[in-house]
Amino acid sequence: MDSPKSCKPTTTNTFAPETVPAQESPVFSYISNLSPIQPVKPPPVTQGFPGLNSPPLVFTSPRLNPHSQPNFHKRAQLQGLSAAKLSGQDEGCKNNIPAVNASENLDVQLHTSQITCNKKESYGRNSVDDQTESPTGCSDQFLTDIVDMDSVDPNVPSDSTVKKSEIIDLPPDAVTVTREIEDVHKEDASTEFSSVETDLKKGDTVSVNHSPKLESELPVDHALTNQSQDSIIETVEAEWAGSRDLSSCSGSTQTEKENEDYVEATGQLSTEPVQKKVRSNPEAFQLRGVRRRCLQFENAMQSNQPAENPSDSGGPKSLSVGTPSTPICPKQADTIQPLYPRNTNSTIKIPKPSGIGLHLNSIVNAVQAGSGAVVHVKSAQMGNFSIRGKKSIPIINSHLSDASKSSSVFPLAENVSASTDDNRHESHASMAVNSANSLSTFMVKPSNDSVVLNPVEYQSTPGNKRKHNDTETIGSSGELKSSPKKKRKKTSDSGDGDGCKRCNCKKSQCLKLYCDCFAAGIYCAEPCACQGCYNRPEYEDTVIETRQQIESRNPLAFAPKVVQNNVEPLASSYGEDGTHFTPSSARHKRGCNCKKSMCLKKYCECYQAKVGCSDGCRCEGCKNVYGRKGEHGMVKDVLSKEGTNERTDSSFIEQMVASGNSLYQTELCNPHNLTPLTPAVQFLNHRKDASAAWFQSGEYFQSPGSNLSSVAPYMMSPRSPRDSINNGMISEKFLDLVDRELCYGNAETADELVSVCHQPGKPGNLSGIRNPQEWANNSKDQSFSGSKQYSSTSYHWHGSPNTPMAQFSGTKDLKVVELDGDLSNIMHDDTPDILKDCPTPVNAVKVSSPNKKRISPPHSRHHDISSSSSHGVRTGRKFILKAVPSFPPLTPCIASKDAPAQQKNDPQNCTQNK
DNA sequence: GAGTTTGAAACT
DNA sequence: CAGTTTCAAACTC
Repeated sequence: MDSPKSCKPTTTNTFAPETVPAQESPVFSYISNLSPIQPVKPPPVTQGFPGLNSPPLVFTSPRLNPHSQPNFHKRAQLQGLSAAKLSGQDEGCKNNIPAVNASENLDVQLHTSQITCNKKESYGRNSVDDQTESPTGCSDQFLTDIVDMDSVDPNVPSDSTVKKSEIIDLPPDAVTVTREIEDVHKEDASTEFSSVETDLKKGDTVSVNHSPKLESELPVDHALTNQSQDSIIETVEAEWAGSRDLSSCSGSTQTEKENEDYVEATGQLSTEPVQKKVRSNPEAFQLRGVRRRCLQFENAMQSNQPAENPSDSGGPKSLSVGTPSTPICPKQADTIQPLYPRNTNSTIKIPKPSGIGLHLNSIVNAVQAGSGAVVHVKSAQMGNFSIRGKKSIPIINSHLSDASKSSSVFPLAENVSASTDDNRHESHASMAVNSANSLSTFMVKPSNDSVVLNPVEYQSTPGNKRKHNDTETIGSSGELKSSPKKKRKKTSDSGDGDGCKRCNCKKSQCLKLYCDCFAAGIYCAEPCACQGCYNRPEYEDTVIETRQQIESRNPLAFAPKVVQNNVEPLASSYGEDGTHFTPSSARHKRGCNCKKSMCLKKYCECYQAKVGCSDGCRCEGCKNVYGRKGEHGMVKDVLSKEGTNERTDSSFIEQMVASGNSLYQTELCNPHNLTPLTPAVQFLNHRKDASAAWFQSGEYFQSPGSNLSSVAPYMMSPRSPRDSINNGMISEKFLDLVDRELCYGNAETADELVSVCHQPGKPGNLSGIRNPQEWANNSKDQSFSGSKQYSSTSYHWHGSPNTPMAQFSGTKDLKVVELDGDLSNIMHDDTPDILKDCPTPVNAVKVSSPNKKRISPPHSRHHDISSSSSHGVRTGRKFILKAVPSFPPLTPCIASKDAPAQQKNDPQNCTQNK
């Protein structure tokens, strides 16, 4: 995949040393000279992974981008990954940015990367900080890249040339994006790693020291390029570690050891010392990620997952995935292992994308941005996976190998990345991701290659309990047995709060839905205290089989449990008002069956998911804070009546907020969330609240995940804001309006919003809508294809103002709202919908109750948008889907600089929320 | 940390 | 489809 790309000359090497800024000037000059030479390489696409039209960088988690850039300089391996990403970026950029196409030589890229680094430095808050940051920022980038590299490396020799070529792919534009991202990232990082930073400041030297070691360890190629990076990385790691002492490579050494061990265990890698070295580096990155986590969470220090390593061997496949995902969950990144589908190689530790949407289980963790980015790439490769729900499975099976590339899920990661700050954040993101991911996971494909140890007897899925303890040994054994108790640490939200899931399965072998990890579609990781766990990369096959079996029995088994129901069948009850469905609109698909908990404890899935109980629930004595069984409508009514403002259930909201649900946070990050589907407005008085409300609603949306839909949004999010020129503008304005609306409940505002959304002139999401064809295409592709188009499309798609519009419109346009609700319902409805989706949208529409009919007629606005976009198609679902996605720009987290406005809404959300 | 409670998942 | 069992999380002490 990667390798093919043309090679770029050693220039990188020359640059490699570049770490020193001083050199930059010459380099720049050189580059500047070169830059004009676009012809040097074909468009970025070539570079990237072939199949992938990788999504734009934007999508990729911000981190990735940044990482990638620096990496380019330093490491070829990373470059490969980055290149892919870049290519994606390019695509994404195409819309907005001109420069992209120039495949731009490595030089250019390097140049850019340097610039980014430099910028970072310049950005540095303090002189001291500058130093620290700059490195950190770079390091971060590296980390992400590294991960990628890991994946890449194994397969692909460290050929610098290849890497270079890949690097070339990176569009200069990406740089800008990355910068933004970095900025954001920095902010996050600053919060997260403030301690670390301080350390760094103190121990700049430390970083230096490390570099040499790394170099020694690394293969020559890498060494050259990597030195600076390594040093940086190590420094970062050290910092992360929080211990100044770490300075020297303790981390790296450990990682190497681990790698070696792992290799030995697996026997795969052992053969290649070089690879090991390479891995070590990547691992270092991983560690770094881990450290971060540790910093944040502290738990995870140890966790390096051997599994990943094996995956690494997978090399190429892993490219995208790579460890990056791991980082996703800062805390648990360790813990979190790649999705099942995980590329063999890719150690993807993607957050848990639970199978589909919000599995309660999925609540897990978020993927880090970086990982996310990588994933995107793959997904892009995938092109389209039209799959949803069940389909996805087959794909996995058949395609996994191929599919490995794609994992639509990742886009989500983006969001996550933004969230890095908070664990929750991530977790939430993960949630969303999960939903989306679920598909992705399948998509991803475990790859046969997967390094998997040998699952040997996967067949026996559950039954077989570890046949091979031996094999397990590496990863599993340790982890498996790892103290069983880790889990409980958190209790309450934690799961979410942590962001990462952990299980404590003893008998299910983590191959049943009992296992949260499994249910979420993620591999068990260190944090897990499970015993006899087969939910590990090593047993990928088993996992997949089991999963399939389960799905065969219940296609929706891995579907998100929580769906936004606006609709809710019940709607009849509500609805007429055109009431909005409050956030509460989200509902648990199956409903709960609580008898004693009164739906006031986490025993209740509805409660756990922070959604209200619905008629579908068979609970007794329901007192669900988020909404009782029959209350659904109530909220709606309130909203409708109150108009925007209010939100009746202050208590409700408060609770929600108080809960500090990860969901909210995640949602915040997620553009999806932004989608106002529900009337977040109701709840909101304050932006925060509002945000929260949104989030809730968002969650659902996401979760439903219908995978696709959800995914897309995520995809969007990464885009960060403004990168896409389009979105940015709108987003801000939109946000403002929304805020107003939320705060004041102005009908006018709502209108404005609508108008804004509709404004043809404006770029943004809406714009996408504007273009019917585009829309149609997008809808088709995106909805299912996922990665490919998501870059551009997603935006548009997401942008579809419909939903938001309706929501915002609030009381005024009740009808609209309803429509939205319906649509949203459809969208969210979950897997089933998903299943429905693929094929015919129309059906879906019909399916919906009468309300749905309204969709067509009512509000011109709404209509316009939808109509314009879908235009003829209107057919149900797709149409709906588009509506669902929220404005990408909203995602605060992602949006780095540009998004400030967005972030404003929830500044914390991204970083802090909990 | 151990034990109990709870309800979903799995099984029949 | 309903009832029962199994399971692991959530919760309590």
